[in-house]
Amino acid sequence: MPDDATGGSVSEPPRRLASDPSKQPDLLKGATLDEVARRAGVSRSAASRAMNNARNVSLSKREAVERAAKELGYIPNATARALATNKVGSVVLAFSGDDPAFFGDPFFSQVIMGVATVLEKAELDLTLMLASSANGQARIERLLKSRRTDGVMLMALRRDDPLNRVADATDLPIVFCGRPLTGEPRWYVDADNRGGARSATEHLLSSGRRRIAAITGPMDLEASVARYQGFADAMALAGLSADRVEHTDFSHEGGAQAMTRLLSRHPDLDGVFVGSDNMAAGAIGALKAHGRAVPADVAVVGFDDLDVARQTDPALTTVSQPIRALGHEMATMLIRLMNGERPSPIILPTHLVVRASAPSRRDPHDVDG
Amino acid sequence: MPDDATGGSVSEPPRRLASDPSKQPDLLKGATLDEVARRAGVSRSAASRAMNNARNVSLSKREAVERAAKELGYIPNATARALATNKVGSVVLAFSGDDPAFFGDPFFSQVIMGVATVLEKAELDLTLMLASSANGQARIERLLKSRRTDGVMLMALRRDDPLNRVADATDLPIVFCGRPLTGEPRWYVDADNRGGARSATEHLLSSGRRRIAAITGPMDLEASVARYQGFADAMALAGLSADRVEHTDFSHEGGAQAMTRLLSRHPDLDGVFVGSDNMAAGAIGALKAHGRAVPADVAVVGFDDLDVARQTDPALTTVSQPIRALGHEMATMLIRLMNGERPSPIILPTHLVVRASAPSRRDPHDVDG
DNA sequence: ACACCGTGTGGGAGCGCTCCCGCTCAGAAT
DNA sequence: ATTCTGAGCGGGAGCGCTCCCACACGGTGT
Repeated sequence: MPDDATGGSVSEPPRRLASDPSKQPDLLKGATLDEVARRAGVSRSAASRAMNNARNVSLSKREAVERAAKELGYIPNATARALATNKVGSVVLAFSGDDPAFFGDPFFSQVIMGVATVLEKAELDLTLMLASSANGQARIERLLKSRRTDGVMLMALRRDDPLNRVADATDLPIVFCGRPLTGEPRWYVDADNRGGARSATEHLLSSGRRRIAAITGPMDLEASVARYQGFADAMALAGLSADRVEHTDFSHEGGAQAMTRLLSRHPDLDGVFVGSDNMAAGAIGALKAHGRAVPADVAVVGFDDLDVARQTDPALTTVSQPIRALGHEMATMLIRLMNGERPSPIILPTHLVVRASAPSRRDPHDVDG
Repeated sequence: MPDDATGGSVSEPPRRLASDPSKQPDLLKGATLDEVARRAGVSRSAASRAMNNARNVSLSKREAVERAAKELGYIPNATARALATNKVGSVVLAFSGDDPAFFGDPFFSQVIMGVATVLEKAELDLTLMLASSANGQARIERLLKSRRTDGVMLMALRRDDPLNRVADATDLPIVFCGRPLTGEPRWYVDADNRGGARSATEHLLSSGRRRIAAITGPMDLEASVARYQGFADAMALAGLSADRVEHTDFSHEGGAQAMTRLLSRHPDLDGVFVGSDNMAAGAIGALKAHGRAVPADVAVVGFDDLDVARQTDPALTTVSQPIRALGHEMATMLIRLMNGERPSPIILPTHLVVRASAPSRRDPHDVDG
């Protein structure tokens, strides 16, 4: 056995993962702060201060450290820093929903993009957690207790989702996207679902429709309930009843089926407010299949203003909600919370986008029912 | 000052974040392994072994530790463990693309879900990184060097994406989703785009179409090129030319515009192979707008088999690719790599799904061109 | 001359864990 | 009895960083 320079002395305790410090540091592996300090001829403390541009570092040392760091390609070890500071530099975005297809909705991509934009600026990582309700609560509570994250954004929208209660089990900041039906959380961002639905319905009313029905999403989602309430608000104000309602999931097929049911129960309806664009697209298909012209016979208004709203035939009048802004505000709020601020909940405005499926007034060349 | 057993001697240096160990541990804050060990009456080493169910722990101690851990609600601190083991327990899924809307494609949600399923079982966290090409490379290289992750899945599909080169800058495992056009990476998973496109085109041919055009996605994407090649393969085999081609982005609108251009240049075409369902939906819209019946006048085949394929009118014949499996295989491969195995690249099969937009033979009651 | 700052500086403890190592002490082999 | 095992156990170093603290030193105030 060659007794080489790496230190073969019997008394010397072997280093566990020792890479020989006398060799040039492996650029792939990354240098340590110690190596930077040594190369710059300063103490580790001084190097640390220089890297975190704290004050109390002389210009000469600061420059020496910066040069050494650059030469070695030094990037601080995030884990070690996290252990020392008790901040890991990443936050979790948790989705809940037993239906995995739920996540496929472009709505989520948009939210994620809004979130990601903000986090990138704050140098925070985004950990994604797709949790079914079943094991979701345990999983996320483990995550929080393992101190693997600095904060949580929750999209746990369903009424009885156990995720709604993780806030009680931790001191970490949590912000909700949308209010759960079970009590209002301390911090959340939401869209003005009720107001948007109301103005959509008012639009239908102002264009002369009177026999208006609604198709809602699942009623254990706050958003679905709020949108229905907005619909009911407007109908009540017009002295009309809001009881032509069908509930379904948020899918295209669900919308089509609900529309079919509505048609058979209320063949005379002349307008329908649908709780999402996806369902509205399905509803339009069903209307056509049953020989109804849109908007001549039945006007349709959706909700969300996703791409699909521009692709239906006729294009969909819909309530636009600022989905990316939702993600943006959620991340911003979380960061505020992490900084010890106490921001107020945010409700983002929605607005109606008028397209062909429900024009402002009945088109002259439309057939009048 | 009570001189209690915890040691209040004046000379003793104060602990930095010391929470008084004589108090009952804060359940929200989480106990440490030391506390568990003390409560179980064993050494920290033994507690560690018990928690990681290593051998060399007597049953009695193991049970004592487990009880203590349960009573204290002990969850290991992930950061400390990561520092000690040099494994952080999370992997990155990085998307690149200057066009942020790109990410909105349901394709990505599906991939993410496939990935998430596998990672959950392996107790790995998923860090999402949306990187524009501009700063993406620097960002991801920082991420890798900061040892914040154990491996990377890259969806850097465009030809000159600098992300294609991060593999050279690290020793961490990297797997690609789809092959970049610039050379084949060491590890990747991909769908059989070329074969799928070929069988789609052959389907068109076998139903009697001869004047077949193609609409492709951006040609700096390997998938677009491969799909065009598959189209060209089939056409060549049939002795036909494959030069009726339009390129566009993957959007609905792009598909519609490309179809319109095709129609004006080749008014006599009777079939079109489209490189994505989204574009195909747009193309169908454009065909109808120009008075062509689908499939009577022009048959349309798409690629992807997303939800939209079932929602067009007529429903879209398309090449189904196993998108979730793509994510599944990608994550599985990464885990293998992390375990020191050297898996082979994977190319997943695609298959044709025949629907109304391109039936197997010209329908009897269709008008024959 | 003295005390009194404030800025720079390095030493060193500590974050919570893992894992190496050497010790002890049954029980099996001699 | 004596040696040999090996399972069980605790001590303690170490992962790479931050940050507290004590101290040195030049400059200002009495």
